[in-house]
Amino acid sequence: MSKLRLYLISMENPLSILRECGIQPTPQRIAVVEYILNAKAHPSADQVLERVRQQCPTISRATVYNTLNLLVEKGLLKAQVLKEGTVVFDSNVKQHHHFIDEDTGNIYDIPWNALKVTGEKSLKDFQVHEFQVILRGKRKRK
Amino acid sequence: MSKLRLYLISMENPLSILRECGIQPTPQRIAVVEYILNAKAHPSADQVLERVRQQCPTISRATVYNTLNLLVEKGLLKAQVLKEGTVVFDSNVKQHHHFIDEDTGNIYDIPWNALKVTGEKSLKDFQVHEFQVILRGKRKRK
DNA sequence: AGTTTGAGATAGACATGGTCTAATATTAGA
DNA sequence: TCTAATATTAGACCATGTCTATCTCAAACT
Repeated sequence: MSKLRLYLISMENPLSILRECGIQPTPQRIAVVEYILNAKAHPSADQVLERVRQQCPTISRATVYNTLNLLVEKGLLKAQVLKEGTVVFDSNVKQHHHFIDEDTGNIYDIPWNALKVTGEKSLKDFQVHEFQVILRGKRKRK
Repeated sequence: MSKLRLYLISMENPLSILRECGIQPTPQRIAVVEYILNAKAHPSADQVLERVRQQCPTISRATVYNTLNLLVEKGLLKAQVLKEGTVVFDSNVKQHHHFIDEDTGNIYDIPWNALKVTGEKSLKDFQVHEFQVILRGKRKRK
């Protein structure tokens, strides 16, 4: 009970999230966090701007970029280079892979355990810090 | 003997390569092919422009972009989304993986057989056409 | 040879993603 | 309340990449 309540307060509230990371919670930052942490897609900065402007019409490009980069620094988001021409932001910061639909450009998360990669430790010339598999193809209609 | 000679004529000569692909071999296109197929790095279009201009000073951006895209269409190059902000071109069109040095941004090819990936066939929602592993870390000094 | 034609090359306009800066607004704290 | 620090803003700026109108040139035709 009190555990659930603590969780709700400390984790799901954009305001609390910002405070826990030591970021001053301004209305603009709260709006960005609110949107990005619930986004199912992998939005670009300009897509975030567009959406957040619906609720916070005066927010500037610079603020959105600043906020997103701050969230990446603090580890709440991960910037991914998956699309031509733009970085996308991923609120899933656990290890996982990505599938890119060749037709739509949509990006889907693939759970870490769905694939197994071996051999990366035997790369003598390289010290690997992280890796992921990027898959491309078509999504089957369900 | 004659096999080697045939190879030299038909494969290594930029002029012959272009002809074999059905691309009109102009001096500009030859210069681009000459540079890109011997490049060890993974240059961006603008890096190609910069280098090719040393030999062919009047070549325009549009021509370089057109030529590179043409070579990708014909399968002589592969465009890779590995860096923020720009596509890079890879003259290695066989299957392989990539390692990205976090300090320098340099990209290194990892042979296909150095890593093994399993499980991609069991992704029920996705029809996988291709995949690769992207690794990041530091290159060990040799 | 002179002309036509069409592919290719060119410069520069345009669009977009992203950073930087200078001015303004807000906040926290004494 | 006053001040200093921090955040926001608009817009300048830069880079990557595409598009378009014009120009060049070589081959084909008379």
